[in-house]
Formats: sequence, C-alpha cells, structure tokens
Amino acid sequence: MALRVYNSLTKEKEEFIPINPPHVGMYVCGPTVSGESHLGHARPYITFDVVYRYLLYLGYKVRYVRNITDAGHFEEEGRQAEDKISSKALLEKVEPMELVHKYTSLFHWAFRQLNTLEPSIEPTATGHIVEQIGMIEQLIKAGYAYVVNGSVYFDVKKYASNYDYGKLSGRVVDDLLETTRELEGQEEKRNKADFALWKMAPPQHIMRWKSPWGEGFPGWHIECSAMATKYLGSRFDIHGGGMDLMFPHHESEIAQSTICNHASPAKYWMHNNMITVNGKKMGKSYNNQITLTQMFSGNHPLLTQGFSPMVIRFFILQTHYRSTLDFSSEALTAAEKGMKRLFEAFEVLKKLEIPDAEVPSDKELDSKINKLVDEFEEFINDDFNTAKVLANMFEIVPVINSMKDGLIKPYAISTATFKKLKESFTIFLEQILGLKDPSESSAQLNGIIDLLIEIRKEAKSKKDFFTSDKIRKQLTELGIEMKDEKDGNISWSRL
RNA sequence: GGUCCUGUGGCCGAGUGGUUAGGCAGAGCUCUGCAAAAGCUUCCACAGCGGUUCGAAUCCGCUCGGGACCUCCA
Repeated sequence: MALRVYNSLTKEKEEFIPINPPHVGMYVCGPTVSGESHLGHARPYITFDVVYRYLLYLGYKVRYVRNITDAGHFEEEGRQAEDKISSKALLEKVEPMELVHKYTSLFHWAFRQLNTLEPSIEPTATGHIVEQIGMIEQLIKAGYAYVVNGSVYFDVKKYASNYDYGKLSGRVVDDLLETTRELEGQEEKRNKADFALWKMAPPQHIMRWKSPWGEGFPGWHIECSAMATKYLGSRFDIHGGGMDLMFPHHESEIAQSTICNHASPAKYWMHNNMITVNGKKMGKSYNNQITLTQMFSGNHPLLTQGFSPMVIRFFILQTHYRSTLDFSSEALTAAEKGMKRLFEAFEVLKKLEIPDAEVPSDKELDSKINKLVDEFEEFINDDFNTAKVLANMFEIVPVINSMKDGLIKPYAISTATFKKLKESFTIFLEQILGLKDPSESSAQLNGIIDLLIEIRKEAKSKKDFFTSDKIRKQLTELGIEMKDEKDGNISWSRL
C-alpha cells in the first residue's frame, strides 16, 4: 500500500509520488527566534520529524529544509514598522544577534530533547538577504511588485487577475480587497490585500540592510520563498507548517514563487493543527503559552508536574496531526502512564526469545499479531496516522506481557511472526515515531541494581522479608520500583 | 461581519455507513509473604432535532455549543 498524504492545496488525500524520485524536497517553516519555543511549537516539528523519518525509512533521499527566522517581521504591518527582534532587544538592552543566538540555541536544545532529527539544511533569514532582494527585483521586473517610499509591495490584485490567489487558504480575493482590516500605513499600498516584500527601516530600527530601495528589512513571506527556491528548486515535494500559517503566509509564498519560478512551489502542502489550552489555541495572542523548558520542569501554574520530552512527543503522536489537541496536565499524566507501560512491554519484547516453531499452536493469535503488525505500515501510510499505530502497539502489549509470564505458550505464534513483531515494533517505535525510553540508564546503575536484586532474591528465599522490604522501600524512595515477577525474577523500572 | 473547521463515555483521543479503537481513571477477579506490576472481565459514548438508508458517530438539513483564519502566530 502506497503512502497517501492529505494535500491542503487540493483538500484531498493523494498518493505521494515524488517529483524526482528517489529524491524528496521538503520545506517546513521554522521558528522565529525572538523568544522561547512553547508546547505549540512542538507540534509541527514533531509532526514533520515523523514525516521525514518515514520518508527516509521508505528509502527516499530527503533534503529537509527548515529555516530559522532571525530577521523578524514587523509586529503589525504598517502600524508599527518595527522589527520584532529589535524591539525586544531594545527592551532587554542586548544586541539582536545575542537574542537570536540565545533562542536558537535553546530551540536546538529543546528539540534535541524531543528527539527530532536535524534538518538537512537550516538556513537563516539574515543569511539570505541577498537572495530575498534578488527575488523582489524579479517580482518588480515582472510587474507584480511596486516601490513606494523605500518599501516594496506585492500587487495581489494584479496577481489574482492571472492566477488563483486564495486557492490554498480558500480566500476570495474580492473579499480580501474589501475586508482587510484598516491599518496605518495602508495608504502606501495600491490595495489593502497587498503585502510587503521589503519595508523601509525607520531610524530606530536596529536590523537593517542596504537594498536598491534604501535601507530596510525583508517582509515576512519572502524569506521562505527565497530559501526554499535556493535549496529545493522552483518545484519541490512537500511544504509543511502550522495551519495558522496558511493565510497569508503560505498563500503569499505561492504567489511569489509562482511569478519568480513560473511554477507553484510545492506539490503537497501539509498543515498540522493547533495545540489548545481549554479549547483555545496556545499562542502569543492568548497569553497562554507554556514554554518547553516549563513543560520539562513543571514550573508553570497549569502543570502539576514536569513531563519528560518523550512524554510530550508521545502525547502529540497519540493524536492525528490534523486534529486539534487539547492540552491539560491530566492528559499529559495519562500519556505518561501509558507510555511507561508501552516501553516496559517493549523492553520485555526486546529480550524475549521463543523456541523455533514453524507452525503456531494458536493460529488465531498468530494471525491477529500479523494483522496488528501489518497495520503499522497501513496506518502510517494513511496520512501519517500515528494514533492508530500506537493503538495497535497497545493491543500487542498484553500479548507480550503474557508471553513473558507464560500465560501464552512460547510456541503459540510462529517464529516468523515473532521475528516480524520484534522487528516492526522496534522500527516503528524507535525509528519512525522517534520514541525512546526516557528511563534508559547507565551500565553502572544497571550493575548496581542487579546486585541489589541478587541480594533481595537471597533474602526472599530465606524469608528474610525485613531485608527484602527494606531494599524495595529504599529504592522506591529513590524513584526506582522493584517488581516481583511470577517466576521469582525481579524486574525494575523508574517511577 | 466573511471564510472554514469542529462537538465522541470522568479526562485525552481514533474512527473509510453495518464489526472492540486505543490510552488514563473507575469496578470485579486471578496471581502474590506483603506491595507493585501484569493478566482476565467489566461500567460509561457518539450535542439536540429531523431526513436519506435495510442499517448512521460516520451522509444531508436545521438548532445550539466550541474553535481557527481574515493581523504577528507552529
């Protein structure tokens, strides 16, 4: 079964066929490093990390480009032509680049914790001013952009007369021309729907670059078009980002690239939905963000505890990426417990060995396992339904535990089935979903605990429950839980 | 106001018209020196009202509720 992805451009699930196989070009709108990443930011980068991982698994040679927006944009177009980054920099009395560096590092750190793979290229907006200016010049030359007082605007009305502006986001241009909100500085534009490609920098603006139109800074949408074009060409396979970027950002990207490159940039547009808090989108405008460092530490009024990065990743992957996901400490706690159970079963599976059996004694179970495992691929192929993959894994958990406890006979399933289960489970959990056991410990700790287990076993065999309980109790206080198995073995895990 | 999405059991969520989603929480049982874990069983559901259909959470209409975008936003 082939991979099918929901294409926001056509509003349909389509079979994924790369433009130039085996190569795949993927562009994802990256972070604006004027502040710390919050939980909402984890959604797209984890979502597209799974997309990236799966495409790699399928054998594609993927170039994954994710930008860093370090040039900033004006807070509200026209009203205050002040760069976001420079305005905060003034406030904190530091260089803009100092902030950029700080938050870029923090971003990288947080997403390493979340086990996202690094993109192939992570271009910065400030590093591509030349390319952006070049693209703007092309747009002016083509007659789709005009210069006013040192700023350059894209002529949406003209574009719309020849192309479909609004196809991606479902806008009607006539409405846009009418209903766009009244903002200061609009008088420079020919039409309200026009957007800035280059803004003249007022004197107080710190980040500024020389351009053919005077000193200024790039508009919001041009950086992605310029960098995507530079590294992926005029036409590439996947463009991803949050749904909130669909309009005007992605719509405008399409317009810019269509004029400059004579092609709609991306074949497939993929948009992840939002993380909500009490039903409302987590975001700047609502002042309801929880930063990732707060998530990890638990240092936030809405959090009853800290959550490991893997729990956050798991929490996000338990929902389909195009659905909203409502955050609560309770939901995270539930995810944490579920994940622990899943990983404990996974540890068991990795160590489990069964005797050779060509024919399973329990044909029903054997075919059930085969079905559940085969569906991993079927579900991920269905527009990356990670929720269903995880649900199947959970259905297998009792089987694994029962095999360990001897409740299921070792030869109940065939060797081939067992081998497939082990391999697929590992590949999908670790390689594709990118989940790993957060409680992995050092060889040293393992050795120490193994020793304590030996001592405790001896005590138990002598019915010295005082000693055995003491070991268990003290370890519990240290966050390590000892569990007596049916067969007399003792296993342990972190609380 | 315009465009669009959405409403699933205590919570989070998957659902292609007919079959158990899954996780967490709750209840009972088994195992067990105790505990925990695990296993088995189980309770609780598709906002409301109509319609289409042999059959609807799933399609259509209306009502009510929630949300997103239209402005920086993942």
